[in-house]
Amino acid sequence: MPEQNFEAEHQEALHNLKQNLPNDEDLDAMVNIFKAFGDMTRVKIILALAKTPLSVGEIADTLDMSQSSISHQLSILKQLNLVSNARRGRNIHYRLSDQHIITIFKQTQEHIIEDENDF
Amino acid sequence: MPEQNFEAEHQEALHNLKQNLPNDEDLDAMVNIFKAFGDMTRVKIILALAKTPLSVGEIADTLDMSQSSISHQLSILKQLNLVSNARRGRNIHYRLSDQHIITIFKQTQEHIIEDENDF
DNA sequence: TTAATATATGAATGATTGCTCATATATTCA
DNA sequence: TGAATATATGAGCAATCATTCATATATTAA
Repeated sequence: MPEQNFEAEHQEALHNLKQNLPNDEDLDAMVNIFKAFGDMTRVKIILALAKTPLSVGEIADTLDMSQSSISHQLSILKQLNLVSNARRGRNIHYRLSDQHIITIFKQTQEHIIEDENDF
Repeated sequence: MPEQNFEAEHQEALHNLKQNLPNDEDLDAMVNIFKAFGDMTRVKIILALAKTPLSVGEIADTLDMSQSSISHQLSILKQLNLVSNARRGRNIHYRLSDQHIITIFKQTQEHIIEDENDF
């Protein structure tokens, strides 16, 4: 068996890479979800909804932000199917669409914690 | 036991929320990582590095993008400790800093897949 | 040392984005 | 029905950001 064919293997991997990378359409969904998570306001909304469903006004009050701003952000989260809503009397209650979201958040938090331990 | 104290419980949860939400400083690290993942170019770089360590030029070639653009994005990823680098001769090789990154990606992909099944 | 190669970096620019303000829509209550 | 309340939405604006271009830095090879 030949040793040290690292370079050959690397070239092989490199060559395959260009073909095998997911295309833009496939990646777009993932990138958009990460974009949604890449904003402090939306993260806070998600963390709040992780505890309990909330109306728009309750979220605005909790985060100390304008109703309009929260409503705009909720519409972004809704479009990505990260939250769902339902009218309850005068209010519209929002909730997380599924539990995966929390898992992703926790996973990321772990990454950050382990990272801090490097120092 | 009293039934239907949902409303009271909700009010309780709501009241606690405002105190218990993580503050901006604590959330910033997580938001910044998600921001990093919220860009097609950076996602592609990460997916490529998940297969094999690569030099800047190899990444640029694989993604069909300018050396400068890749270099700029790598510096962002490096600042967040998502990638690390080491010189090897003329080249500088980049690699993923840790495996958590891949886990986060996979988790997100699962979320997307399950989401699609809703239709 | 000099030329060639690989990478980094600063400035400029166009595109995206989050918020505000004003206003529209929808529901409840009197 | 009309007033009050809750939410949504469009336009405008300032801030952020990804890319390009030009150039600086660093390493190797001659």
